[in-house]
Amino acid sequence: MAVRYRIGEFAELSGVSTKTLRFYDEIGLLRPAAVDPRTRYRLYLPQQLEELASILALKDVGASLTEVRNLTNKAGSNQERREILGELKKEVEQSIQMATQSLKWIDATLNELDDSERPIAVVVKRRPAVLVASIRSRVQSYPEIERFEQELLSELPVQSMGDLRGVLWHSCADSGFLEGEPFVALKQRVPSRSVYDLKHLPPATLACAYSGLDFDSAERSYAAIRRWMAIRGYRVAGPKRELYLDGFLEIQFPMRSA
Amino acid sequence: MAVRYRIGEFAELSGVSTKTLRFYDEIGLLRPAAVDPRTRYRLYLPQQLEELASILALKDVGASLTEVRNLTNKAGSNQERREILGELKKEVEQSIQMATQSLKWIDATLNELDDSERPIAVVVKRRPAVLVASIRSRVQSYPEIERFEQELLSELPVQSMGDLRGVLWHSCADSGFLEGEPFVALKQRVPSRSVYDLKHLPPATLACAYSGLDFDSAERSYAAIRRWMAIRGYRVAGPKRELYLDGFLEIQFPMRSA
DNA sequence: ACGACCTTAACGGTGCGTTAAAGTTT
DNA sequence: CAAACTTTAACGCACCGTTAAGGTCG
Repeated sequence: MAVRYRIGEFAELSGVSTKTLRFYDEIGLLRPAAVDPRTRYRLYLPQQLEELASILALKDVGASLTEVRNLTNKAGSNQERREILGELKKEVEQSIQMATQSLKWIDATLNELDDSERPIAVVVKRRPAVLVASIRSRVQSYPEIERFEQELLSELPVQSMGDLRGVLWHSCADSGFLEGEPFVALKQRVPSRSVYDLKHLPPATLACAYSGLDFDSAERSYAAIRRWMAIRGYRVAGPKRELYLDGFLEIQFPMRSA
Repeated sequence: MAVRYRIGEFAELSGVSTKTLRFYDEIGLLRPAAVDPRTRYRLYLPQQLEELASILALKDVGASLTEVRNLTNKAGSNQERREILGELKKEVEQSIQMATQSLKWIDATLNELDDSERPIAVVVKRRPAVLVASIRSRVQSYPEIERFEQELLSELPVQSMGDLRGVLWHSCADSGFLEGEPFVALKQRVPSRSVYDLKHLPPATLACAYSGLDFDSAERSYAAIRRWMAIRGYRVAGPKRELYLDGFLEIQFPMRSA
């Protein structure tokens, strides 16, 4: 008579719980070799220990149960298996990359905590193209750009202006001169005038952080974004954006992977 | 009048879905600044964009929402934050380690697939101590151990023997000589006799694989376990165990981290 | 009045752990 | 007969996505 294990013994021999075995039965991943028709007890064969071991080994390397099913599927060819394992490999490589970056971020944040500065959060956002009116101009100092903002706002009909306002910085003090471009999003078509330009902010992926209106606060956020991008290996791709919110700024760096 | 966003606008500005915002409200992670008592519309303040950014940044580095709540908890001290981040760091480091090992395993398995050998699964099991009767003996060749198995089985009362049978290998051919120890688990106390020893298999963590009864098959499984342990940085800790199953073997290497 | 917004409620997915109530084996 | 097994059913966790059915805003 063939050896058969009931679920409890099979569970002990294999090292998984009975609940897991019932679950694997339910989802068709590991069906018991037989079921007693009267008691409905599940009966497993010794050979199924090996089958289960294959499943567990795959699960341990990060495969989902669905992937495991496809990999242990007897009908599958080795070619298919190679493809699935290739996918899995990519996933695992990605997760290592992301975890490595997380580690760097955590270490950096721990350092910031030691300095008793509150850490500055950086998040990624995607933004679609936006129609704006703007005035581009070279200035000597940051506050000086305000004059052009006033000019822009006064030239535009109030009801056509959207909520989105800010400044594009094409270059900063580091590069020897300062070039800013105040802009306002438009809800409606407006007459073209020589005093302002009509253009689209291009769609972009942005690294964003918030700051107060003062120079020091903004500088800290700029630095935080730069560090964040350096850790991830991103590079700046276009003019930085400063959005006016209610008493503070959202600073956005357009970026692409280096 | 203060600026307030309804959930949709706040969602767009922050880059998360309205559903996520409702969920964060529900679990108390990010409560809207106000709720219109008549319409029950949620109303957010611009400053909450920064709060949400802090949450997202933590989530991105792998923190659970519960951890995020503890970290962004205003009452929390920096000391507490350091501790939580420290925990998180450990988790991330661990996940990198495991993922790195998974990668090696996947690469190795891809190679085995190329050789058109079916890969051998290795799984980890914990085993408690087991009372056994055994006969230890030096032999010239593997099949020779069978004689001692027969002797052991014939000396023991049938009803006291458990299902667990096998051989402990204290050394293998590589080391110049071969020393095996057939054993049988005991369900009941048995008389002590000079022909066999009574002892406990010690509790152990085991790296396990299955093989056929033939020498070649067993060798391949031995090799697979050794490779598996080498990748993970484990070392053999005690005699290897071969368990007799129904027409095949479960090979077990006691192990400890190196 | 129409569409685009908002609300709550409820189910889905992953991989099981954890009772609970009831039948089976030793 | 009691202890130790088995069965199905159903809820719980984490983190939302996805309808569905119905009020609200411009």
